[in-house]
Amino acid sequence: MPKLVDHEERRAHIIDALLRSAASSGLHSVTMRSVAIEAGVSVRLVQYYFDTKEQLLLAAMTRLALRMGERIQHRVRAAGSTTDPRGIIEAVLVEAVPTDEESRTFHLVYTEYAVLSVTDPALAGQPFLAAPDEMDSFLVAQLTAAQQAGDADPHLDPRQEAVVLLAVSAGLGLSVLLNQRTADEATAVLHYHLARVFPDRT
Amino acid sequence: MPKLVDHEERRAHIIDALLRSAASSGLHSVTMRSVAIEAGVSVRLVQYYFDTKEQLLLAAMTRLALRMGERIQHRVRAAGSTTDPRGIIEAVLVEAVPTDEESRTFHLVYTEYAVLSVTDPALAGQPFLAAPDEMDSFLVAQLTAAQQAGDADPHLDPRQEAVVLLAVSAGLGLSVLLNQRTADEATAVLHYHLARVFPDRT
DNA sequence: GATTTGATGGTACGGTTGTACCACAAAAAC
DNA sequence: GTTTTTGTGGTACAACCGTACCATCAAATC
Repeated sequence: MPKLVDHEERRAHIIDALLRSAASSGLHSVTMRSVAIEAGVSVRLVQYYFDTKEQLLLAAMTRLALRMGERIQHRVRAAGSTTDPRGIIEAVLVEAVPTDEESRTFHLVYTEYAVLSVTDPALAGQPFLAAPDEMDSFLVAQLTAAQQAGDADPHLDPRQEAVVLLAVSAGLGLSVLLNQRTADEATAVLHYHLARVFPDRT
Repeated sequence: MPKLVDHEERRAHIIDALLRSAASSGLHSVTMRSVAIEAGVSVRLVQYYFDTKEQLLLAAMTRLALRMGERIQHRVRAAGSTTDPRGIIEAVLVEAVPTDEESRTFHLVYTEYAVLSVTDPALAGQPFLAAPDEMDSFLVAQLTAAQQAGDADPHLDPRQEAVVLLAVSAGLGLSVLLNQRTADEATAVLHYHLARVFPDRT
């Protein structure tokens, strides 16, 4: 054998090229050739590591979902050294607002995938659906904890409020993606709303 | 000349075919041919009424935005025979949640267009951006009116709360589109949240 | 050292897409 | 009654797409 290459590394390299390409010209315009050029390899190589385009798209989506998980966990860890519910919730929700360019790229492609998965049968039933469900129960748990700690408004229904929070963060994130609002506006509004859920805080 | 056809009617017929086709197989998969077949006409005719595909897509988007306006106005009129701020706000926000199949079709294609417009230069700068801005100030006005009528929580900042409401409704609508939540769940949560903004109501 | 095998390049093929081109019927204009 | 003009059909073409196929080179195996 020749160079004896690390397959996973090569695959990651190609997938990143796809994500970059998708972010700049749209997921609909990525082709085997454009990905190959962006990655600086031959079309044949893309085929070699991902047989078919569908598998390439699927692999990219999986990697994206994985990164999403990492991002959130990173935020949570960076936010509170302690296990402060409000800090954790805040961190998780702010993550949905694209601030820097890399974050914008990430969320844009993620959203494109999500919308595509509605009509594309090959993409439906992928881990996209699992993440929000976990998020849901996670937020419910954190809200309940915050209420018991006397930190969050006790009148709230944690179950419904969790859905509201998720919707607010998704809605704001989307509006930033669509260039309807700046990231600063969105985070400001998010904090405003969080202040209503978690009253009187220093 | 022959039949002396109503151009606008023909154009509307073709655009509706496009929207139907986009709803079922995705906006990315609509072609001149698929639209022609769906509309029951020849490809040449589609060319005749919309010279190029780009113009066809643009025309469809314009029509969609128009319909969106009609939908909201219809909801507003149907909701309160009176000019009750809460009823109006509720009507506007519930509109973003796709309930019946036709509404789902509508919002799906609308969202596909919105996401597409981020990367497609030909679609950017279209009336998509105008609508949410108007909506914004409209909601601010309604909220302020509701506060003065003693109907809405006076502690709220109308400016920020309007953005929150819009984000909640958009976020919930999106989650329904992505099959993460049922329309019933979404509307229930929306009403829950509205109850927090408009306290103690019969 | 011969041979197998993993990694890569180049290219050609069938299908699809947007669009341009040619033809023609029929109603209006003169 | 001839001549425009409008609406419509069919088709052909160049570009592009995903993918299959063939060739090659180098390292590992024996």
